[in-house]
Amino acid sequence: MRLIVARCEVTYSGRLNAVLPEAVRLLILKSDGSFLVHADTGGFKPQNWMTPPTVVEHEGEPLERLVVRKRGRKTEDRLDVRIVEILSDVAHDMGEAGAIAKDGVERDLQEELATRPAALGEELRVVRREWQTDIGPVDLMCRDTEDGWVAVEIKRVATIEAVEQLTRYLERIRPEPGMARVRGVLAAQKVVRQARTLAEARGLRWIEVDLGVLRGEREPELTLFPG
Amino acid sequence: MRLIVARCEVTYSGRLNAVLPEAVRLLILKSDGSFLVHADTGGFKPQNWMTPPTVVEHEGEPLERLVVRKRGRKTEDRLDVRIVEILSDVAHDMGEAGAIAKDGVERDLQEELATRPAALGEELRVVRREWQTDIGPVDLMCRDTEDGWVAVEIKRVATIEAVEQLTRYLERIRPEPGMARVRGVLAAQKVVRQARTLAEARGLRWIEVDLGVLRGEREPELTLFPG
DNA sequence: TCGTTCATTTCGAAG
DNA sequence: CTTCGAAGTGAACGA
Repeated sequence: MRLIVARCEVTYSGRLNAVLPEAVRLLILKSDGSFLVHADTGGFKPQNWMTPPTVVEHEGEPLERLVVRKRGRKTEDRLDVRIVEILSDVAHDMGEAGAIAKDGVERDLQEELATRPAALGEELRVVRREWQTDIGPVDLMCRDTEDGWVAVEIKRVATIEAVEQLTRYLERIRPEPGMARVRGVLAAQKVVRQARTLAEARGLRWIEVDLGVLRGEREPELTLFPG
Repeated sequence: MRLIVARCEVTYSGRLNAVLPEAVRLLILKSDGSFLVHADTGGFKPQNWMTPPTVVEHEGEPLERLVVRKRGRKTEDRLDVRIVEILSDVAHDMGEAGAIAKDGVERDLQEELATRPAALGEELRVVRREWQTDIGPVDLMCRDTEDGWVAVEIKRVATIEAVEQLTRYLERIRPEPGMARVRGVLAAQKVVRQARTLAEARGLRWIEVDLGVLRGEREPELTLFPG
């Protein structure tokens, strides 16, 4: 990884055009071909960047210009860095970084709900996870106590799009034999207001579930009036 | 901006839990409170990060541990960096970075189309941009040569979701007085195939427009057979 | 390659 | 403050 701190002007042309006026910035050249331009503010996002695969051209000694191009694209994507002054230029051999281990993404929620469908707010039996339709898989397909079918769409955050997605699935499932009355349930750690409204308007039930509570790591919020 | 290259292990807990095993990584501490953990591979995205506002704790001399916490949140967000070996630790005063100037985003396309609605493939008059409905604004509301209403949804890339969005708008507009026969047009720099199919199935017209051509920067592709 | 879906999405604007 | 939609979204996964 090469780290350059330099006063520079950066021009991007590709999917859009953008210009960064002359200022001091951090330029990161990763060994996988990634190129990032970071300012001292602006948070998470680089001001400019290019994802691999790229081709990098260096001009001048000391460095006066960097051109980063996207490889293997029809429309040219190009970053042009005009370097006015180099304040630092160091390279580090970093070896391999271990793979990140994540827990708490949508799939984890789906797994928990598959084993504890009662958390969905009614008594359900899980028939299948990833029930295939011709437009994609329904997260959980269940049956209720009266053997009625229930399709469950799971999200970490459910927006109006999640309602649309569930609606599309139901449209596809209902014509199947015996499926005409399949119900839809939207389950998420958070269901935003518009999604609630649209879901209710379409006769879909929504429910918020908490992964921590689900796992018993935290107690559900109980309002007890002892005595 | 402080740049630390160090062998370290990083633990995140918050919206999910994640662990990065011990490896050499770049740690970036921005003056706005941003904290980024980058590996030498993995492209655009940091392996771990925290956006402002944050509180950073330093432990040890030399540095042995960094704890970054999210400020002003109910649920705690926390990044814990256990530092095994520091390979480099430098700070740079970078001053202000100029604001980025972008051109070519959806809004630019909307502006061009508002002034040249003929590019939408039929003769239209623009009545309003950002025509308000109770579920959000229609990008362009127009009338055709027979005074019929036409709602235009504009995207840079139109997917199936853009068709759904336009459909929702039309559902809301049609009950309005005199609006029963409003037509829908989907305009984008690229309309993906499934969006085309769904649009056609729903009686919506779609059209691809090129911002460059629209501005006359490029000539449209003409196939001429002179003589 | 294209298309879909998820993301600790982030980011920005508007109510 | 929340809410909502765009993003050069990026990245993974499947057809």
